[in-house]
Amino acid sequence: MYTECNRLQIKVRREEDTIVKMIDVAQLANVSTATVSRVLQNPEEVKEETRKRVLSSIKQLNYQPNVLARHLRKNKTNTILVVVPNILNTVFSHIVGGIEHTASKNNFRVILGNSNKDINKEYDFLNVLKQRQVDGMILLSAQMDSDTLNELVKEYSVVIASEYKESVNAAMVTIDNIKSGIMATRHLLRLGHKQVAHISGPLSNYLSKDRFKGYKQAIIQQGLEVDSDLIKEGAFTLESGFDQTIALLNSNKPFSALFAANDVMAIGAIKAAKVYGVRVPEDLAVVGFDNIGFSSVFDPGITTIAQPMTEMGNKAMELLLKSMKGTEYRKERIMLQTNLIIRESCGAKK
Amino acid sequence: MYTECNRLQIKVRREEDTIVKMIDVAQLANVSTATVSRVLQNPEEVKEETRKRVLSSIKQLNYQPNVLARHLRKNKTNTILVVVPNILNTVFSHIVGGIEHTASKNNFRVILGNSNKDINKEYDFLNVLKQRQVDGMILLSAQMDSDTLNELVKEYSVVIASEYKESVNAAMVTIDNIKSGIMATRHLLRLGHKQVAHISGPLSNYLSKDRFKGYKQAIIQQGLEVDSDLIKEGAFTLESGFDQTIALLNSNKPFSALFAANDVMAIGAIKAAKVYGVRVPEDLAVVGFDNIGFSSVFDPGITTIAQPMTEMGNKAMELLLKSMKGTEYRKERIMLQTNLIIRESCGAKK
DNA sequence: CTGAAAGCGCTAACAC
DNA sequence: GTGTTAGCGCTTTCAG
Repeated sequence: MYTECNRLQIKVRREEDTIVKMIDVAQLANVSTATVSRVLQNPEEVKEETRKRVLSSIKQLNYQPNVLARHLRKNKTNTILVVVPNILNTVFSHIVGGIEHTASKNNFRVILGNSNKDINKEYDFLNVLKQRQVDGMILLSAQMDSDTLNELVKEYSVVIASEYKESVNAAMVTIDNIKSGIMATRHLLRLGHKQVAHISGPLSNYLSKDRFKGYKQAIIQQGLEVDSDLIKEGAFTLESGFDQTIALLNSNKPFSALFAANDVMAIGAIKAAKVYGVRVPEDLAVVGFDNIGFSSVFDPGITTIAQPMTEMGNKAMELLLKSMKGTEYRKERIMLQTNLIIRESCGAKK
Repeated sequence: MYTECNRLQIKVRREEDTIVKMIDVAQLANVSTATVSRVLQNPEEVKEETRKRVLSSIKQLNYQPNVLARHLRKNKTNTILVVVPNILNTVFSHIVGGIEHTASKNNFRVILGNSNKDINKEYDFLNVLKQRQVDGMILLSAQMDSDTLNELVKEYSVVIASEYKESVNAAMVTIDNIKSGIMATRHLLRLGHKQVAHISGPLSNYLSKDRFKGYKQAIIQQGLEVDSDLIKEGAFTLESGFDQTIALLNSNKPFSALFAANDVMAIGAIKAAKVYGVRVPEDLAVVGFDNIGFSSVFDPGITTIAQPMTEMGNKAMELLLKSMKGTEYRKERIMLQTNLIIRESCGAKK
C-alpha cells in the first residue's frame, strides 16, 4: 500500500526506522509513560499484570530506553572517568582492569582518558567532570596543581590512585613507595653491594621521588654515602633505562648493583649491560619495581617489588563509589602492601 | 549577613553551590539563551559586541554547559565505544592509542569496553550503542554471530579492526594475516628448516585461523607436508606459549623451528626452550608476530612480523568518522602492510 | 496502583 | 542579529 505516493512511502519508511520511545510502549500496553518508567526503575511498584503487559510491549517493540534523557533528568550518568598518563604502560592497564571490574559490578561504565603525560590534557579532562558527563573521576596521574585539585575535590568525587599528592585532600589509594624503595635497596645492600646505583622515574612524580627517597634512606641507614654520580633520572621507559645505564657505565664510576624504579627500566638496564659486556647478575645486580608479566620470563628473571595493581584499581573504584554516595566528601587513604620477589637478576639465587 | 537565621544561610549556600545554567549567563549578559547558545555553537552568527558580553558573563559565572542536555537535544554524543577483548594485551593498547589520538583530534571521546573475551559482555556493549550513548563503535573483537553484526551495521556506525569476519558487511581495517603467516613461515623454511612447528592463537578468531592458514600454505608451497603433531593451539598468552612449547618438546617429535602467532607466545616458547635446555636459535629457530616493545629487548631478540598497530587505530577511527557522517552505510575495507623484522631468534643473524 | 503534567538544560526553527 | 518557543525522551511529584 501507499505505493501510489512516494511521499507517503517515505513517511512509512521513516516510521519504521524511527526510534521506539517510551510513549510507544505505553500506548501499546495501554498505560502511561509513568508506568513504563516505573516498570523499568521500580518494578515492585507496579501490579504484576500491568508489569507483564508493559514488559511484553517493550519486547515486542524492541524498545531501548534513551539513557541520555534519563541521565539528564536524573542528573547522573553512571559513568566515571579514569585519567591515565600512559595507556601503554601495563601497570596502568592492570589498575584500569581492576577499576573496570569493580565499576561494572556496580553498574558503572568507565571512560578512559589518556593524558599522555600532557598536563594540559589533564586539565581538559576536568571539564568532562564539571560538565557532568561523568559522576566521578579516578586520577592515575596527579600533575595538576594542588589548589585546582583541592577545589575540585570539594565539589566532585575524585580519587587519586597509584600516584599521590601530599597537599591534596582527596581520597587516595597507594603503596608505600618510600618503604618499598628501602626494601629494594636494602636487599642489594644485604647481598654485600657497596655502590648501588639508582635510575629513578621522572622526578616530577611523588611516586618516583619516594622510591628515590627510600633508596637514599636505605643507603644512609647502612652507614654508606649517597653518591649523586650513581643516580640518574629515567622516564619509566625501556629506552630511558637503557640510555641511563649506558651513561652510568660510561662514567667509569664503579658500581655493582642497580635499583631501577620500574621493571621496564630494569630490563632496559640489563639490555644495556649485555651490550656493554657486563654480566647480570655476576657483574651487576639489578632490582626493578612493579612485577610486570615479563619480569618472570626475562633472562635473567627480574628481582622486583610487586605491587598489587588490580587490587589498587578495585580499591580506588570502591572509594569512588563511596564518595559518590556520601554527601560529606571523604579523604580516606588506603595503603596497600608490596613485597619483594627474588629472581635471578640480583644474584641472590644461584 | 543572614547570620541571624540559619535557614537563610543554608539557602544562600545552596544558591552558591547551585549549578550555573545557560539562563543565568543570558540574564547577566542581557540576552536570550538562544544567543548564548549561538556564541557557543556558531560564534560568527553573533555581533562581536554581544559575543564579548556573553563570553565575559560565561567567564564571570564560571559557566559549564550541560553536555547531557546538549546531547539529548542534538541526539549526538561525540563519543564512541571501543570494545577490546583484553586491555592487558599491548597490541590492543597500541591500537586504542591510535583510535584515541584520531578521536580526540576530531573532538570525539573514547569509552573503552573491556569484554575480557566474554561473548556475553560483547553483546552487552551493543546496548550502549543502541541506547544512543555513543555515536559509533569500534570492535577489536568479533566473536558475535554474523547475523547480529549485519543487523547492527545496517542501523549503526560500526568498524571492525584487527579482527575481522568474512560474512559481515562492516567497515574493516586489518592486515593480511594469511600473507603475513606465509611470510613468517617462509622465512624459517628459507633458512633450511624442514620441520617447522606452529603455536596458533585461539582458533575461534579469524585472525588466528589466517595466520595458521598462511603457515600451512607456506609449507605446502615448499613441497613439504603439514604435520598436525607440530601444531598447537595457544591463547596469545605467555603461559600458553610456554606450555604448548613444553608439550611440543615432550612429544619427542623433532622440529627445528617454530612460528608462534604472537610475540608474547614466542617469548613464552623461548623461555620453555631454555628450561628444557634447548638453545634458541641454535637448536630452535623462533619467529613471532606483532613486534611488541619487548621483542627487541628480549634475549635473543625476537624475529617477528611487525604490524602497524597505531596506524590501524587511526585508520579505524577515520573510517568510523566517515561512516558517522555519511548516510549510506559503508563497508570499506582497508588492509595495512606488515613486514618481517629479522632479529636473533631465527638464527638468520649471527 | 496508575495517570497527568512539569520539568531536566539545551538547541534550532521561526519570527521579528 | 536576536528573541520566542517548542521540543529532545525521560522521571517524578502530586492527585486520584
